[in-house]
Amino acid sequence: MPELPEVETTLRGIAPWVCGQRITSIVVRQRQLRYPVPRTLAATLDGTRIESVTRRAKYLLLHTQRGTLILHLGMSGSLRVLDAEVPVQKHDHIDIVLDNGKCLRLRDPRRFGALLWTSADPARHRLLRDLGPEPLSAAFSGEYLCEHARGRRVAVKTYIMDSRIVVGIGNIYANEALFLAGIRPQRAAGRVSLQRYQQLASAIKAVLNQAIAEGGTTLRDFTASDGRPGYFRIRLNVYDRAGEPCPNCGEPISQMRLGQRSTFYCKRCQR
DNA sequence: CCCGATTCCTGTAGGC
DNA sequence: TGCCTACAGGAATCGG
Repeated sequence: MPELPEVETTLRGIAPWVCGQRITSIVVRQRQLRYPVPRTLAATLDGTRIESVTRRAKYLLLHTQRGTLILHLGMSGSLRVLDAEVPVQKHDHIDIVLDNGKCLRLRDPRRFGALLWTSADPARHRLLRDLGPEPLSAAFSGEYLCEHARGRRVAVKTYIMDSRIVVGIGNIYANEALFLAGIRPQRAAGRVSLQRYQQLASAIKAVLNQAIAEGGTTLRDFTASDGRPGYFRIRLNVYDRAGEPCPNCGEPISQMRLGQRSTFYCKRCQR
């Protein structure tokens, strides 16, 4: 499931192949994703050049002369650069065919992904306008987290997974960052000290940066079939390790549900 | 505003 | 071996 580091890796992988290319055609085999793919896409984009590719939260933005394609990988989506004639497989829903003979192919078995279009400023789009800061930006800090948490009783794990507070932190990295910061996931967000929020912000930046760095090691092979996500390469301390010994103290890792999400933590190391 | 629950979807794993 | 159920997850949306 692509989290922010996987999306960043995808961005770096596709950018050299698509920037400056013109779109020859768009093939939509499955229109029903998280939102219906607009029917007008092919007509709007035919012949348009892709100027640049950027990322906001887990959205990839393909900026063209006429507007911006907004693409989300959901939880099972992958985007690869292939020769246009490579046969499609199951769940290959969309091809964006380029005039260099390549195509951007979206595969998404669970169809939680999205492909939308805006001719206006993408930052003002409904899906993007209320997003919080990027976790790797200077605007994201322990002070920021502490400030916005005042009076809030929601669990701190749910709080940091709220994209209005900070973007790009999915379940895996939320669990890992809270472990590194020594904070119990179910603690009320408003009852975490500034000092611990500073540790948490550092931990979030550290796990994301590490995963991006590991993801970068797969970039050379990106046009092949396996862009292996970064988190398969980093050592996960607690996620999906219920009952296994805590890497710090040996206590068995606990599992609980928080906001309908599996939550893993060490009862001794996280308070 | 705040918060918890529900919803979309399909592949996989576990129980019997 | 196969059927059935539960679960995984991002994030919008709904109801209290």
